[in-house]
Amino acid sequence: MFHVKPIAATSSLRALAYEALKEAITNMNIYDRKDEVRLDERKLSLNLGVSRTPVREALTVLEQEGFVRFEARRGVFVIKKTKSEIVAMIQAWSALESMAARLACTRATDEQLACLREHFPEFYEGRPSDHLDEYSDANIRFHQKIISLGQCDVIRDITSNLLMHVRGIRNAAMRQGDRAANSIKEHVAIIEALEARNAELAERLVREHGLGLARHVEMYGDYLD
Amino acid sequence: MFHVKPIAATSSLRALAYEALKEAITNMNIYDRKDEVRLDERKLSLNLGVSRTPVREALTVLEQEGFVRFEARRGVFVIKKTKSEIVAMIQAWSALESMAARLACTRATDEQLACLREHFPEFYEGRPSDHLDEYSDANIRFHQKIISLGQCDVIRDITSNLLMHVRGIRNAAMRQGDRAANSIKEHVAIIEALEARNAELAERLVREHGLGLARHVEMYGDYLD
DNA sequence: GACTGGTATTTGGTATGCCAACTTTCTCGA
DNA sequence: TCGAGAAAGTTGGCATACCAAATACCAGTC
Repeated sequence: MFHVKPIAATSSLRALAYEALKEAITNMNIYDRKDEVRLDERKLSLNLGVSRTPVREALTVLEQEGFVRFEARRGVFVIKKTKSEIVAMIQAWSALESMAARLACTRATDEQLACLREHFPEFYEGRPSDHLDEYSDANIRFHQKIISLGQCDVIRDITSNLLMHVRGIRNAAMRQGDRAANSIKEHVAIIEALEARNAELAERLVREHGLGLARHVEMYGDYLD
Repeated sequence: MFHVKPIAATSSLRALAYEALKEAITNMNIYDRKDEVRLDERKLSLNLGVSRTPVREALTVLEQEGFVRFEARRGVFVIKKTKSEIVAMIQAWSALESMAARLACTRATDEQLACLREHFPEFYEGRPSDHLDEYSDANIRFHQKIISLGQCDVIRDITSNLLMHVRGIRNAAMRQGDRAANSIKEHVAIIEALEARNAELAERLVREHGLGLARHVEMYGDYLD
């Protein structure tokens, strides 16, 4: 037996349209512009080279995920989350990630936990303010790694969607008030709690780390709205 | 100036189809039957009296919510969750509800917290095993009440979807091994923690209550799969 | 010039038709 | 009798056409 094409299974046009639109929306940085962005179904179909049907079905999914809003005979608008909505998403995220940390303490293997320390050398080399961009990426990856160690698909899927909405905010908040140094200390503490398989502590540290971000956005996130 | 009608705002056919399909799916108790249930787009359109387009868009939403699965040129199937998927949903639920309890301790008014004790007299009258049906309803309402007291829309929306999937399981688990009596004790403890505005305790009690259900389904939920 | 009323255009919502792929059924020969 | 293969029927995916509502535009009046 030899390996055939790994994929074949040419995705549906709907899936392709979904990916294209999601990428476009998440990359446009809606919070920079003042006016609302309207999407024209017909122009999108034309640009994507498909008919309106798969575009509409893709937009339906994006509406369900909270990215766009349909207004009958008015248009499809890209949703700008308010500050309180962002805070609410971070709180939900904290709840789920802390549960993932708890689950990881009993489910993850020693090797998987060791990966944490190895994969994030940034946390152990001082002066994070020098490489904020790389650190922001590592930050996101770190939290995703904890969630994957929890091995709970439902938590993974829900947080994956939440992350889409708050990714930009996370990075912006990092740059305010020199939060990076403190953030790294908390990350190290979380890793140590996981390695000690102290579920209660890991859960609490992750939750407080997340809620700290929520409070920070609550206080200083006025550039939203 | 005189008052005109507030508004007609007749929902879209898509929304109507969505409601009808969701109701049909949640009421059919998929776990009783052995074979998978297939939905025929054309028959559904015929029965609902609309064309296939709004039905397909409604099905797209239901797919996103995890109720159905599209298979190209094969059909649309109602998804039967496996035991481990149900357990994962209960774990995610526990995480979110415990965060809601934490938030409720600082956000809810005294009046709102007092409502808890008043609205659930079942918890204070002995012998719950005599009225399991009413108690099951009160059980669901109680947990939804806690979530609403948390005043976090994101948590409310996500758990609302999760509840759709686990509603049947919750009631079934209640009847196994005389869990009702113990469940009530835990509910009372949760109410007292909330009234004392003890965020740490309320959060922990809610989490352990939920994770207890998860463990129970894990052990005795073999009728799933 | 500002406002009113009507008309043309735009836009999302819906219905319908076609197509390729998959199933089922039928056919026919060994 | 049985099974391989062809033909017919289904089914979801997509494209297209049409509709009603909302908007934009424009002439006409004061």
